[in-house]
Amino acid sequence: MPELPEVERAARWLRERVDGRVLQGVRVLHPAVGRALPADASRSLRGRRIVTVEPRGKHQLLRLDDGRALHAHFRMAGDWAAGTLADELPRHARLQLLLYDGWVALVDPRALATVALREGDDASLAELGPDATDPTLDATTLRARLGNRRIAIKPALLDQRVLAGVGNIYAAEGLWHARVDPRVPVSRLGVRRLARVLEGVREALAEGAAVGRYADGEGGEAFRVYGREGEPCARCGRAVRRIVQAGRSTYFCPGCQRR
DNA sequence: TATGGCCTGTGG
DNA sequence: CCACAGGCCATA
Repeated sequence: MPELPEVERAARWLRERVDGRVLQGVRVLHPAVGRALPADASRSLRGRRIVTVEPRGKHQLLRLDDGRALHAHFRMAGDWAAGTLADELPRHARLQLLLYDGWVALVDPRALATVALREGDDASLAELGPDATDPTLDATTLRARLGNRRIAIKPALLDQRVLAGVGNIYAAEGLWHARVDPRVPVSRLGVRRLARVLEGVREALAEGAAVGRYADGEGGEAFRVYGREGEPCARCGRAVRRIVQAGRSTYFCPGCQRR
């Protein structure tokens, strides 16, 4: 469940449960997580208090009272779950944070999520662009960050160094709102159209935040183009197309999204 | 830019 | 069986 609105929601959820609590232990439950968080690192976490949980793009930082931070990234399918000490762990729990009266687990069926221990403000997030929702980010800034590259706008929106938090769904949905063809090279987009792109992406993000779990159940109904290949566009009726860009599916309406 | 790898699950 | 999955990295 991981693009900006989902990560922000997850971080809030986690913060409510762990702020000010002391880690009684950390268990690595899958070798893929263990590579980034070796045994001595997880051992060193025992007794540390979690001060806060901060989202940044699709990343989450669990700040500790000794200045270090647990850095979590959900990748494709991660999420948090919580339970009491009597509760069984969920099927795909990959990491367990033990509290004195319960636990929080990183659940991730695909085991692509990562957790690493950071020494304070190391350089791990330095390359990230501003969060897509950051009010100081405007079309002029975005124009400058994109530069005159040949890359198409849709894969460019996925570049976390340009702006942070936009993933495959919100990029497609945002471009639909903006009526911009995902294949347009960024060099051909001026400040005016980029303002629409930014607005469209933010509209999609806001919708996702309002729905909660965008792609699940009811949430999936909210999509305009994502996953709707062959269905009529809600705006102009033309069949939604699916293409592949940079190895990822892109959905768009060839009728009302302009080059 | 395209491809493959990381992992596992689901749906056609 | 195969294609695909809300991410990201390494490679040529």
